[in-house]
Amino acid sequence: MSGLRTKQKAARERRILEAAVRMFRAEGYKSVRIEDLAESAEVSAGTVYNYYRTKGDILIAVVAMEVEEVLASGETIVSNPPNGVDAAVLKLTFGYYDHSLKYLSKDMWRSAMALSIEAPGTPNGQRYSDLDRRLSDQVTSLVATLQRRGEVRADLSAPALGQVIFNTLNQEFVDFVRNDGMTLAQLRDRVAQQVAPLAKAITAKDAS
Amino acid sequence: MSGLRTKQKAARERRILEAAVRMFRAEGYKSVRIEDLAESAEVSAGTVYNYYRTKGDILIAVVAMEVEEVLASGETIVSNPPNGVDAAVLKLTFGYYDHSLKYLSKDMWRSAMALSIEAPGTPNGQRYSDLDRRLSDQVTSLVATLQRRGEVRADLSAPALGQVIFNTLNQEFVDFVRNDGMTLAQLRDRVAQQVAPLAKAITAKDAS
DNA sequence: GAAAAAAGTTGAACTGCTTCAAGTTTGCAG
DNA sequence: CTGCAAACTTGAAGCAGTTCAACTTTTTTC
Repeated sequence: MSGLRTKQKAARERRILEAAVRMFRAEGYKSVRIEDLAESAEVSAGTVYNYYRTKGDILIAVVAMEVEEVLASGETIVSNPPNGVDAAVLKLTFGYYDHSLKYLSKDMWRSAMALSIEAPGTPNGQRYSDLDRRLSDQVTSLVATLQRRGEVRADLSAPALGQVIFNTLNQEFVDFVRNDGMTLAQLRDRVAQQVAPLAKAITAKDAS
Repeated sequence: MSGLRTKQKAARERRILEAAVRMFRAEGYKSVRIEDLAESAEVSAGTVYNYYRTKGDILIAVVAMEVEEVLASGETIVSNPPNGVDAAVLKLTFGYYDHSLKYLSKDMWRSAMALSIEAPGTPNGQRYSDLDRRLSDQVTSLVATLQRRGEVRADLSAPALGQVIFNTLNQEFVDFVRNDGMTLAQLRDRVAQQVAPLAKAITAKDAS
């Protein structure tokens, strides 16, 4: 079986991805030319396309890294949420938000989102949508847990509520990355304001 | 003052926009090359750029046409909404949805949305965002009206609820245009399912 | 260890959006 | 009606993502 070849391949892929994260963050996704990226990773432009189908693929690979980590840390919250609908939802949400800029800049998020909307059928777009759906499922899972605990009214559909809450978190995150001047603190505030009435309205009366 | 020149200018602009709507719908936004568009409008490629700053500009012009009409017809609903939170919200929402494919195809919506996310600072992106905000304000306005009527709980913030509801409508519309197989009827069903628990939760107890 | 096969790399060529210097048409003054 | 100025049109050139036929490197075979 192969030795040198496999090692070189892995090294090249790593160098390309590392160069991408560094350059995308520093100069913006759009501004980085494949040729610059290739030069920085010490390969040729053509070689980049042997590892990633398109420029967008490289970006989506970074997004996937980010979201996988977010999902993992969210799992610990869902499995043991704090008391109170409002507190539980916000803990999960703020966990998402605080992690969201670890690898990606707002600019990179914008490009990734645009990509996923523009071409939903491509592997790129689909991969992004899958991550989105898993986040949505996690929120729904939290609502279901709270409902089982008796904190959320039993006469309301948990999947529907989960979807509504996720839509709000997601839409506000989109607004956040769309607006370069907006801080994480402002995002948290806005979402807290929107979640408050929602939590109040869906909390079971007799939550002792 | 000018006569021939002004007339020719107007005629060219109209021809370009008409060709754009026709070709974008028929062949997809991405597939239409500026040169094809120009040929169809009987001008040169360069001339197109004298009337629209970018290819995206042409698309946003069509979106604006669509949304302006939607807003106008929404106004009549907000000024005199039917009884019941659920019914009122759905009437406004379905009005939006049913109109949404008059000039634009799903493909065109996708490209327009991608544009507005990718470059929020450009005139294009900003124009789209403004239309979005006006739609959101209209929903909020509806909630406020229902609250004044005593149909929505007085202890909940109308702007926050309006925003939450709009986020849901909007997000579901994004999913709709992302998925070529999804019908308007399915979109309506999904939204109805999500609005139902929300409406139930925020409806005032003593709505007689 | 040499030669053939397999795998991977390369950069030049292609595409489509956009810009711009040169050319053309229209409006207007005398 | 002639000539000048302003406005507009044009298509060729520039740019960046992507493809591909020719070349190089690694692995396998004998």
